[in-house]
Amino acid sequence: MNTTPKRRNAEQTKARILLAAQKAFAEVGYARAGIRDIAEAADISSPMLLRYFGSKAGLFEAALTDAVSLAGVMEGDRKEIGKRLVALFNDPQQEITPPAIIALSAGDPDARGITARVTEEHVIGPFARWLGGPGAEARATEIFMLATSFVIYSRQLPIITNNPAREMEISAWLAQSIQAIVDESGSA
Amino acid sequence: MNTTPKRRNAEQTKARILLAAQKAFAEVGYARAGIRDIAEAADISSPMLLRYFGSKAGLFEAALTDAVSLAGVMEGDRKEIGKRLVALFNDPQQEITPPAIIALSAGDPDARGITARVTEEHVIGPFARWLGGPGAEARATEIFMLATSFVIYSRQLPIITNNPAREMEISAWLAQSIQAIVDESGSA
DNA sequence: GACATAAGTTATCAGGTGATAACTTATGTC
DNA sequence: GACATAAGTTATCACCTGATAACTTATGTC
Repeated sequence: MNTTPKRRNAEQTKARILLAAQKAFAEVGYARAGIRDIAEAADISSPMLLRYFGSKAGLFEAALTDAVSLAGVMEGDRKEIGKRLVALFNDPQQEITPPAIIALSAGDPDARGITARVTEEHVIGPFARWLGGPGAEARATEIFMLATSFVIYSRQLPIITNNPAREMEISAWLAQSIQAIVDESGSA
Repeated sequence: MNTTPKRRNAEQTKARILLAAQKAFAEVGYARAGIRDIAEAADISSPMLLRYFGSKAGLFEAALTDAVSLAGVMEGDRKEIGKRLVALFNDPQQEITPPAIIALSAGDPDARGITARVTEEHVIGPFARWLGGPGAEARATEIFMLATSFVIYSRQLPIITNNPAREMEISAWLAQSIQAIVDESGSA
């Protein structure tokens, strides 16, 4: 049993916890993501996790805040942002997209308020400012409504997953719908 | 303590349980809706509830199946179905709309499969047949994606709730978007 | 009116939950 | 090299979860 003892590094540990938490919340939702399971996935004990983040709700807020970055998607050709957003949300390698966590935590009474606040501050707010023009906030909300439900239907409910043709069709529709909302900046 | 004993009526009891279950699932999601709480709301003991529905998953399936009726919404003027759907989903008195339960249970591993099956069979399938034309299933899915996300944002996240003007704006957009999907039957 | 049946109850089980207290040990500093 | 501190652990608490066993009692039928 003389295994070399574990290296101690608080920053790395916190990062591992956040990553494990994001995966868990995005896969099984807030209520079903257990603190012990997350801790185990991060190779740490659950009391340690709680010392870093205070409570399960605290961990969720930290994980969500860390995950909701729209990282560079608002840079580049404005005419192509619909496609960029869909690509971001539908990247099979990146399972922890903002809409995924929003979708799976919006239902939980404990997580709702946190999700609402973080989403407004870090996603809808910035995106609305980027959009600009009249009704920017409402239009930003519409876009993330679409994206969130897309995640529910394409990732959680096998309705689409079972039918790749349907998924393609709906992805295209989504990108086009988002683009239309972005482009309508002149009117209303 | 000589209160008149409780009338025994299995059918009425089952109906009360279903109603209480629908409310609970729609309000706090599958995971957080406790069998005891539902039983109490239905004025019955939890073992009785389990005898009628077998398990929590069984209860969920029954409650969902009973709730997802599109009751008459597919009758009437085809040009107004967008408004009828939004009215159905946004009726403050009817809190147990299909999208509400879908939205709040899609995240849970235990509820996912049930939600997918029941939704496909009782909502998307029939609606797609009503829609008709090419890509009917994909278009029906798009419509319920829209409706589901609307519920998440308008009922669960205070982003919209706190801002009635924004809610009006988004309701109108939703009705119009649904109508557009319905009307495109000729093309593609 | 006895009786079988179904509707209902209470008591309880085994396991999982978030959280806390108390303890150990690695690590950088003087 | 002693030592304070922070990083980590194990053991445990109080509570809630779905589910089951065993018991009671209302109700319709012959």
